[in-house]
Amino acid sequence: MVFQKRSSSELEASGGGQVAEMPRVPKSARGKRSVRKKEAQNPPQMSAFDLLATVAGKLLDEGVGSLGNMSAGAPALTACAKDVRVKKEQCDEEMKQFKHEVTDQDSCNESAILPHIVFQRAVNNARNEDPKAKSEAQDKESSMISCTKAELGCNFGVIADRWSPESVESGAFTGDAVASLMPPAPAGFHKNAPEMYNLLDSMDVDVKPPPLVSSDSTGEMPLYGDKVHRSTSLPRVSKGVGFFPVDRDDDDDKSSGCTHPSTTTNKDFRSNCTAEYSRVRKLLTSKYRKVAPARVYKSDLSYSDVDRKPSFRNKKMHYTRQRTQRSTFKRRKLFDRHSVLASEFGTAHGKGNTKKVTGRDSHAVSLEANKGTSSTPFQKSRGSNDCHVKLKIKSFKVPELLVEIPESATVGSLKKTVLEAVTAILGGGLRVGVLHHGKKVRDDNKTLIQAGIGQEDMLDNLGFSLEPNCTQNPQVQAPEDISFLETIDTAEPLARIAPADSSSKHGEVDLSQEFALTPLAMNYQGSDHDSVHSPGGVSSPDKVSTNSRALVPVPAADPNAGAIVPANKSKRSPEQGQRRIRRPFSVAEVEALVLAVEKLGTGRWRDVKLRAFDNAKHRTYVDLKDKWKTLVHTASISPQQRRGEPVPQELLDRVLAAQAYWSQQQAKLQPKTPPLLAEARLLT
DNA sequence: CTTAGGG
DNA sequence: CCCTAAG
Repeated sequence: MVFQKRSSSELEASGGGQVAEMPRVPKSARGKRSVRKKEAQNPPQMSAFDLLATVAGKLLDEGVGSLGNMSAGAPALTACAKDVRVKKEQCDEEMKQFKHEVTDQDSCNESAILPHIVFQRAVNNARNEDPKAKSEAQDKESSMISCTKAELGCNFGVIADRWSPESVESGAFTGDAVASLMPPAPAGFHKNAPEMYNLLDSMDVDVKPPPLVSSDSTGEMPLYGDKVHRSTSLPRVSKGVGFFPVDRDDDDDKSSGCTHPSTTTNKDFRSNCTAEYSRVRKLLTSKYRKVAPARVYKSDLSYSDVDRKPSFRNKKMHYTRQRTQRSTFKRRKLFDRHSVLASEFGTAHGKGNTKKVTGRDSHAVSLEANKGTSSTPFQKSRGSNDCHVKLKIKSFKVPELLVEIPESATVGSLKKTVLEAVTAILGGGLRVGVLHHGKKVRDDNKTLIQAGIGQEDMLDNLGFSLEPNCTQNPQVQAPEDISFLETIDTAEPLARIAPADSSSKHGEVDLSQEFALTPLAMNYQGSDHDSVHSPGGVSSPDKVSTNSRALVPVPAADPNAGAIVPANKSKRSPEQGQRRIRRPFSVAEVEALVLAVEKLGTGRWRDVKLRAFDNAKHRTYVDLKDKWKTLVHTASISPQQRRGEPVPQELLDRVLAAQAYWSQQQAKLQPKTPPLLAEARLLT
C-alpha cells in the first residue's frame, strides 16, 4: 500500500510570515519545500492500526510540517481550486511528475497541495458564488477568499467522493451552503455534503486563550451553558452570600480591555485595528452571529464600523465602567451577534485584538483522500505485483478555521494567525481515524481485509480523518472515547472522528476547572465569556495577555447554550442585527437577582446590574428587568406550567415577596403623600 | 442613559 | 430578548 503524500510547497510556505512555533513540527519540516512524494508500502494484510500509524506518521512527519508551511496565500488555494478541475489523466500524469514543484503561485497545475485551510468566511461567501476561484491576486484578501471558495468546492467534491452516502446520517446539517458550494457533483454528493459541511463548520479556533489555561473564571458559561454547570456539579450558591460578584475593577470590560489574558500558544499578535477591520471580519466570520469580540473596547476605534451608534461618550471616570459595559452591550448587539462563538469563548480579544481565529469543535482535521473525477485522491496502483494497495492522500484539511484579522495586518500576520490556529489544533498531536464507507473503523487490529477494505475502497470508500490528540488535557475526553464519539457520530459521520466532541469537551472541562478553582466566581459571572479577565485571584490575566491570541478551539456549540446557533443560517444577514443568543438564567443568577432586588427594589435595574451582575457582561439591566418580570410571572403560575431549569420555590417565593414589597413602596411614593390608611389597607 | 412596558 | 417611548 502506498501512501503518497505531498506537501504543498506551493504554499508560500509560511516562510514568509512569522512562523509560529509548531510544536511537534520540526522546523525543517516547515518552510517552503518542494513537493514531496512519500510512499509507504504496506502489505494488504496490514491492520487498520498499521494503516493509521502509517498515515499518522506521515502526517507528523511532514504533514504537520506542511501545515506549518501552510499559508493563507491565495496562490496555494488557487492551485487547490484548480485541482478540483484537474482531470484524472492529469492527475496520473502528475503522479509521474511528482517531483515537480509548483513554484508558480499562480499556477494551478499542482494538484497536490496538501494541507488545506478553509477559512470560514469562504463558506459564507462562497455560498452563492461560483466555486471557481479566480485569482484576484492583486487583492490578497479577495484572492484568498475566492481561492478558499474554490478550495471548499474542491474539498467538498472530494468528500463527496470519499464518503459514501450512508455516512451521512445526521440532520444537523443546514445545507444551505452546500449546494452552492459544491461544484456540479455526481449524485450522492449532496448527501455527503452535509457531513462535510458540518465538519467544516464545526471547527472554530479561537485565538483567545483557552479558558483552561486562562484562569479566567468568567469564561462564558452560557456557551457550554447550563450543561457545564450541571455536569460539573458546580456548587451553587444557596444563600445570598457569595453571590455578588466581587467587583473587580480589573474587569476586562474596562476600556483598556487589553488585558485579556491569553493563554496559550500565541504570541502577542496585536495589530492595530483598522476601520477595515469590520469589513474583513465580516467576510471572515459572516457565518457566525457573533464573531466580534465581545469585548471591544470603547477605545477601540477600529470597530467604528460596528458601532453604529456611537454611544460611547465616556463620562466621568466614575462611570467609566458602566459606560463601558453599556458600550459592550451595544457592541455586542450590533456587532458581536455575528459571531457567537468567538465572543462567547471570548477570550483573547484583548488589546485591540484584531485577529481572531475561532475554531469550533472539531479539532479534528479531516483528512481526505482525494479521488474522483477531477482529482485522484487515492491512486490505486496495481502495477506492482502483489496485493499492495496504493493510495494517495492528497490533502488534509482543517475543517474550519475562522480567522479574523484586520486588513491592516500584514500578510505575514495572516499567515501566522492561520498557523497558530492550525497549531492549536494540531499541536497536541494527531491521531488518524479511518473511515470506511463513512464509518469509522475503530478496530485497529483488524487487517484491511478483515475490515472489508479492499482495493476498491482505497479508491472510493476510504477516508481518513485527523483528530487532535487531546491526551494533553486529562480532563478532556479522549477522542478515543468511543461512546462519546458514537454519540456525536451518529449525527455526523465525518465529524465523528472529529474533534468536535473533544473540543466541546474541552470547553466543559475548562470551565469546570475554572470553577473548581474559583467557586465563588461561579455565579453568573462565570457565564460571561466575554470577560476575559480572570476572576478574582484565579487567573493570571496579564501573563497570558501577553500572548495574545492563543488559539482556542471553541467547543462545539453547547446545546444548552444554544450559542452556536446555526452558524449556518445563511439566511440571516451576517451583518448585524442578529438577536442575541438566549442565555437562560441559572439558578445562581436568579438568586443573585432576587437578592439584589430584595435589597434595591424593582425600579433600579441599573443598580441591580451593577451590584449583582457587574461581571456578567451579557446581562444588561434590561435583561435583569425582564428576568424579574418573568420570575414574577413564573412565581404566579403553577409549577407545572413552568419551563426551563426549575427555580427553587423558595426563590420564587422571595420574588413574590420582594415584588409585593417594592410595589407597595412604589405605590407609597407615587401618591406624593401616601395616606397611611391606604397603606394600612394594602398591608392588610 | 435608564425605565417601564409591550412585543 | 427586542424595541421604544419617556424622562
